[in-house]
Amino acid sequence: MAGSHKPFERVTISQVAEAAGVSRATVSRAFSRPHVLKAETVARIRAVAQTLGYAPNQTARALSTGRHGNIAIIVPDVANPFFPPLIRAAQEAAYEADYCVFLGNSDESGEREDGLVGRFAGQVEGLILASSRLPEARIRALAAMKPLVLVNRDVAGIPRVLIDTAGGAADGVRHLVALGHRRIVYVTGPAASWSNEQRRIAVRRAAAAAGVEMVALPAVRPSFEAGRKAVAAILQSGATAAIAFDDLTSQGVLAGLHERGLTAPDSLSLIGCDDVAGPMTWPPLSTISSRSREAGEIAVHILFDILRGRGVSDARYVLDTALVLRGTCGPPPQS
Amino acid sequence: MAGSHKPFERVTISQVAEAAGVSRATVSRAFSRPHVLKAETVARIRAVAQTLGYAPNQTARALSTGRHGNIAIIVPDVANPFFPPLIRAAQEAAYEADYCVFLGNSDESGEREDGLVGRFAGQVEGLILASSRLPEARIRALAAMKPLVLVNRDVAGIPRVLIDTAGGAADGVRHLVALGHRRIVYVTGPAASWSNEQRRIAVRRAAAAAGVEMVALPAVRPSFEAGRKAVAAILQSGATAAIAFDDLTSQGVLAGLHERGLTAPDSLSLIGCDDVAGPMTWPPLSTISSRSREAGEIAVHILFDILRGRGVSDARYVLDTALVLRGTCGPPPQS
DNA sequence: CTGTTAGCGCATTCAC
DNA sequence: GTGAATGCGCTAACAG
Repeated sequence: MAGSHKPFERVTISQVAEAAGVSRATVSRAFSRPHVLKAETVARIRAVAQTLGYAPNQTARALSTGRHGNIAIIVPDVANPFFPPLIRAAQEAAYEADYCVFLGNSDESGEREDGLVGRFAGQVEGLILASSRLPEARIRALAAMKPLVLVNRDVAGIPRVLIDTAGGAADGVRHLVALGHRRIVYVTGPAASWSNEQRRIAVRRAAAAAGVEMVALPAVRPSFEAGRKAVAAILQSGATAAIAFDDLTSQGVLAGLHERGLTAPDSLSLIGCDDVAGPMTWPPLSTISSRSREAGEIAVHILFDILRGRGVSDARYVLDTALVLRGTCGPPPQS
Repeated sequence: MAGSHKPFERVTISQVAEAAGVSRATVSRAFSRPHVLKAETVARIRAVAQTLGYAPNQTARALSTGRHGNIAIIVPDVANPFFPPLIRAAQEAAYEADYCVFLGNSDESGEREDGLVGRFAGQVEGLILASSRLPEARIRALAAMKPLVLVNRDVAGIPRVLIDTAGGAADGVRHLVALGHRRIVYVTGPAASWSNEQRRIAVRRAAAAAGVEMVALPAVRPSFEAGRKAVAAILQSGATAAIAFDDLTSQGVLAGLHERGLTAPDSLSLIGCDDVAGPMTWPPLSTISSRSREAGEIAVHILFDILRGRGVSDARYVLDTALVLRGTCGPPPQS
């Protein structure tokens, strides 16, 4: 039986070497550079290792080579539905390349993010910062010490993949204007968020270009609750349509509407962002498509390109988005 | 300025030792056991380290002590909304204790899960397996080699935290029966899932006890799509109510209903599980409450208890659940 | 209180 | 093709 070892004790290269009647170096080669050994010896050593339950010690290997086989990914909030697909794709891509991934949750805090980076730094080959809340100077400093890829944060000179929701947001405004809306609310996301800035600016510009009013409403932190609480201000603003920072916030808005016996689009037209609610809300939420899964995968690949020593010092990968029309947009109420 | 070092190069304990005019051991102590040194020496060494930009190398430390300061958590699907709160809570609890967490996505596959465990094993002090898809024997073997905590998997002798949805599921059946339903569908989850078995059995028993029919319908993998596709079979079964493996599946069922111009509870009463859809669906989904956030936090704390050497060899922590009534349950259609 | 000595488990020069 | 040294950066006895 191949599982009867002393608990909490690992088999080392030396034991395999002795059991196989070879030197430790040979065992090492059998695992790290098999092609330099006679195929037969490799097979024999591997067999012995198998029955002994030996597995190379990553830590020791890392200390010796400097390559840890780990990367880290830090997000502001794991529970925000925008991130899980990104995390999952990143983890899959890493797995394919025999890498392990650390996960960090910054809880929307730059300080926390910095603390996480510090802990990861010593045991990873590179970092992915998704929607980083860190000041630009700090990001630059980190990038100078560790390979770094940004997601949804546009810092010149640092490799980054951006989901360009500005286009979708502008489309949203134009669509609402075409329906007859003349005053549109933008329900804000986190102040330190690049995506939030992109959307806010896009909405403002598109509104200005169409000659309609745009009023920005703070929602502090993107969440269902924030959206629900924003409803009062939205209605009070006299706007007939709203674009929210993300779908989570939008779902809150929808709920806040329901609570008041109102509904979209009859009382308010609504557009979300990220397309994570799918057709799961009622009415099905119109939104701006996102591509977080792809973003995660691409970020990992860019990071690996850097690690392989290719001069990918200033990649800027932009993913387009589009308006996804479902059931929350319509003409303004007659009032 | 304290950030001007050669990129990608770390300063070691020796350089600090030389610069501070002490031995390497002393520098080491200044960071790992400061209280055994004169406060003044600690301060001086720390100052030197600061200006040199020194930070302890986790990998070397781990190799020497055997303590990596890392744990790993493996889930079947990061993108399944049941897990992000669990992951997040686990990561927060680990952060408080100065631990880093590896994340693995098994993609509902036992083999994948095993592969992940193998990679993590060498660099973590313990593992958390959430909804493990591994055979029981394998879990036992792993637990014999590494501290291990299970979530939603009941293996005697292995520390585990269980979300007992059986109670909620039985309540659900009784509620449906009280409303007048006489044939109830259970839309199945993954075969290897402990939670699925719990729910299936609970529904069957409660149905039997109430003298009503229960028909089990496979949904392969818990997902929106699986639920959507299950609608045909549900309707064909002649049942007037359904309990689904989870909220994700339920949302799919709701969508499938909408597609056919039907709705809950008029055409079908529906109960989900996990309470992750909240009031976001339409109609708001009745469901069985879950407590994945707590489960994640507790699992980490149990793991730490084990690591601290307390004899927590057979913890069995059970979290109760309850039926959460919203808007998808009603009397059966007259037909 | 602090310095000296010895490994942790592995990869990597060199020889043979 | 394989074995014998050496060191990765740090901590853990043991002295003094």
